[in-house]
Amino acid sequence: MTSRRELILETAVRLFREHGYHATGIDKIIAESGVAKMTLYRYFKSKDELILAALRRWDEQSRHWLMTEIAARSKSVEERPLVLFDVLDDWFDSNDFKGCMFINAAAEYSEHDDPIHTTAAEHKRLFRRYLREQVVAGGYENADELTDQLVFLMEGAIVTAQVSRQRGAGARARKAAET
Amino acid sequence: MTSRRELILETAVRLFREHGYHATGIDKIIAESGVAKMTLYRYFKSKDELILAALRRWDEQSRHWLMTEIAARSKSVEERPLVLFDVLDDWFDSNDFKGCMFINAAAEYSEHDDPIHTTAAEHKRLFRRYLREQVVAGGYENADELTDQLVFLMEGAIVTAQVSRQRGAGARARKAAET
DNA sequence: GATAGACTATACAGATCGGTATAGTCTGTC
DNA sequence: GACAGACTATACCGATCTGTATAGTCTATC
Repeated sequence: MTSRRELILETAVRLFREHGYHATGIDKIIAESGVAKMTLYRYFKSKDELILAALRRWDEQSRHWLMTEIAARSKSVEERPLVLFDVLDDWFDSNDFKGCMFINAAAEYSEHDDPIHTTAAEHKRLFRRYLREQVVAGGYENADELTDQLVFLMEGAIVTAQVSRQRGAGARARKAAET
Repeated sequence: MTSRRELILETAVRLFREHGYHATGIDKIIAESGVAKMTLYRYFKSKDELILAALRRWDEQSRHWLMTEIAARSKSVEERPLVLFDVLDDWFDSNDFKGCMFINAAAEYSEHDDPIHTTAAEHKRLFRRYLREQVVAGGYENADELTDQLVFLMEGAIVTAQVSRQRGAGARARKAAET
């Protein structure tokens, strides 16, 4: 049994990820989730609130997925920062890959004090913190600097895979990360 | 004397860069360029055509600006790939920095065969070609691999500066590029 | 000074947007 | 079986969207 709220939220995440925010209308969300419009507005008081809820939901799900995948595929703690890029490649190869939901949100809502923009930035902050912990746990020196570099390579690989539809962007970024 | 067409195109570039594509309406473009609506539709037969023209215009202007800045600031050919990141930082520090127009276009028009998406990808292809030439001219080995890494770092720095509003993203990416 | 074409201003079409109002149905609880 | 509240269906609001139609103005050229 999934609640109406859950149904709406999952549909919103999927559509926002697939088509973006301005391009996804309320009518499409209720049509695909099979729910009345008034029900949507009972749980979310505006489209912006729904976007925020979708971002927070996907923040949790995506970071959880990334963290468990990395942990599962790494034989040692040292290789975790590198395994990240293997996981990324699997993500890029999925059929519905349309870039990073948070980067896209920051692009469509470009004002830096817009709640949607700051929520996207918050996701990046949380992921960076996790990645830095892995760097420290791996025993690497200059954790901040190395984390910076890994983040740059990751974001670069994401954007390149999104825009230029290149295979193996993650693998090539991993090669860079090895140095 | 600037023609009406030029007036419209420059305004469109500015507004699309500042607020995105769906969020920028035809009415706002004609209001800010001080031109009648019929005049706009005389030169551009649809909004999508105007977006494409704006992308092509900014492709030329931005690559030209980057290339001349890099050439002007480099004392030797070898340091050109690194000077790129200094130029990026100046771009990030400009008040109206709202990320890369082409990344944002690919995000809002996510279908890979959409002309807007492919035009954005074309810009990235052309810039990569230029960057690779600088790598080769600098006498570096493994040009393809190194160019990949520089591109990743550059895109990563752009996205990080856009989403997380961090100062000195270019400088930190340069540090990574030095290795 | 007449003619042509670029340009303006305004009104409007048709669709879609986010959001609300309302009346009715369905379901679980006392 | 009455009642409450979640949910649906539909109609609607005002605003905004892209794009068009039309009538009139302005300017350069012959």
